[in-house]
Amino acid sequence: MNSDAMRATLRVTKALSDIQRLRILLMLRAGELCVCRIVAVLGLAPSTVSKHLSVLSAADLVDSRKDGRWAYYRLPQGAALKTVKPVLKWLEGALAGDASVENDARRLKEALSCPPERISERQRKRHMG
Amino acid sequence: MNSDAMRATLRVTKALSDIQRLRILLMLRAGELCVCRIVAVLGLAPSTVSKHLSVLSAADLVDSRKDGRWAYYRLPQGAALKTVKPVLKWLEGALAGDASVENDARRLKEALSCPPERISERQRKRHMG
DNA sequence: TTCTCGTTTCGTTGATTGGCGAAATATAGC
DNA sequence: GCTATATTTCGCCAATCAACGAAACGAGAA
Repeated sequence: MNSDAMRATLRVTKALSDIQRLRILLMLRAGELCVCRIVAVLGLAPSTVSKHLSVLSAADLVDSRKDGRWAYYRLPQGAALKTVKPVLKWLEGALAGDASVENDARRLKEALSCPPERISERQRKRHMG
Repeated sequence: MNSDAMRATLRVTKALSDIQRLRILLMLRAGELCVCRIVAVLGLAPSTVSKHLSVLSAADLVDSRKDGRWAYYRLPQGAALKTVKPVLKWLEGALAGDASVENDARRLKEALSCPPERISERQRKRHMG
């Protein structure tokens, strides 16, 4: 009872049951992103975003790699892609034209226009007002 | 922000993020079921099962109808089917061969072998020991 | 009506979860 | 070594949620 398949499935559905994690998944359609960019778009504390990414990672909904000080996350490319792809297709369909998703895409585009070294710098300034 | 599409999507993913509700959805593949049969298989309090069914219903993952004292639930047939079908397909694939799901199917078959009037009767007796 | 019974609603309780800030970790640059 | 910075881990708090039992509801049976 409560087999591995069920546990794995619930890890996925629980990972999908939070608005911030859905926003992250849809943002990652734009390609690999470092944590600081996701933080910039979501407007949450870095520790919060990091936790969300670990939940997505445990559900095999994202891949991650480290490069220097930065951690990069992206949609899975390997074996996990087979289970993730239909999920993403469904999400895209369900959220097509959603205002908050489109807003995220716009802000992500703006965040991508400057190099990662300056993202956090900007946020610190904004925080001081 | 937090548009209707996002709210509807989250209602679905939150509804799917609980093991009992997944068990219910997969049981409903066998066809329309009254609440007492679902209670018999899940082994939860009727009030708990009723709440789970209302969550699934609010997410448009099940249809319901009343007939006399009994309430029947089934997988949606109408417009909602279009969004539900890929979800169920994915669930079936992810949980193929899952022990708890197969166990539920077996117990459901047994529960279906006697008419609904006797299901609750049996449970009362079992509860007294 | 009155009783019974399937289902739902309500209120409570214990467990889980999302959020933050502080502290720890790790890496680049001096 | 030391400092600065990106990320993660940890501890805490408020909010959410699954579970139950009691009570309310609704429809057939007596």
